[in-house]
Amino acid sequence: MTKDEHTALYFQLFTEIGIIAQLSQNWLERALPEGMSLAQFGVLNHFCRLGEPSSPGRLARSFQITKGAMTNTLQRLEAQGFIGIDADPADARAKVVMITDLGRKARDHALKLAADAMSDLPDLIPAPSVRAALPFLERLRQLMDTRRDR
Amino acid sequence: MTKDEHTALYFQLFTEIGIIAQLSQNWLERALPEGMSLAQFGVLNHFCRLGEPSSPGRLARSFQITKGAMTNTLQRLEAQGFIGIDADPADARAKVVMITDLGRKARDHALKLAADAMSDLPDLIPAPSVRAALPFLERLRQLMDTRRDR
DNA sequence: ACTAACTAGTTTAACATTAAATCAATAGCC
DNA sequence: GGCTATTGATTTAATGTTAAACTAGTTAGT
Repeated sequence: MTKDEHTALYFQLFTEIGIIAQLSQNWLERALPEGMSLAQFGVLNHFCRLGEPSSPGRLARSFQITKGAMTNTLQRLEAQGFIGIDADPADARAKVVMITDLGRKARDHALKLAADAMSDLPDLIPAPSVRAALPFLERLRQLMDTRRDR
Repeated sequence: MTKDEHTALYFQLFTEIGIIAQLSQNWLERALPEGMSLAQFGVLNHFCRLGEPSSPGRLARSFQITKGAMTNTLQRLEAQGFIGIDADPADARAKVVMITDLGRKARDHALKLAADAMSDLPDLIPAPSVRAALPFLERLRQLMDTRRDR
């Protein structure tokens, strides 16, 4: 296999993935409640899945966005009462971010809306084919993540 | 399979794809020549692959962005001399966009940089596994594209 | 214990994108 | 032919993102 063929193959892979990501994100954003961005939903969902408090910096790294962008998202979430932001007792530079009960309710509601909007998918993309594709995608994601610094 | 399990499965699919898209796009953008955005490269590449002239509106639809965003990208490409924009003789509202020789050179150079940055991938993600994954991704992309209006 | 280097978070300016408004031209319909 | 609705492109205001500068606090070397 020539280098050009390799280039074309990996290009196609990332192109397909990029288009799917854009389409699915646009669509999810529309399904969410008025005023809740994908970024905000992502943070709430993160807390609901993992439970533990976190910090702005750790969250920014998790979501692969800059610290400044996370500051913005967290300020909006706090303004709506969906998260609490406290000083970190162990490190005065850091902050501790935690979801509130109201935030959990908002996330559950948003998730329900997203799930409803998604209800026709199993007819179009069989669940087994999704399960078959996931291991490759997970490996690819881990790899790209490791490779990130370069 | 319950509805919740379905939701979780499709959510995971789109989450993995979203992360991979973000990582690969960040990385590609860094590999491109200074001053060339991913959007600009996409347009140049589109012309090189398909050859034919197009219009701002058609391009916007191809790339799934708004017409306004495409106006912006095309103005920047034209300012660099990479594309030409003429009035459409058949429809006075429309414009005809075409790549220039300089644009083709810029694209070839950018593609070479991207290919170099990608050269370690085959060792990490074997080409056959990519080929095996592509049909599912293509189907998924087509499906999401069809489903878009909803 | 001092200093230098580093880290956490915020702020700022620049930029890309979106949705909506606008303008001009075309198409459809009676 | 003449009205209405639609379409192609641009412009505008608002939003979200990045990169870089900045502030404050911590860590490590000596």
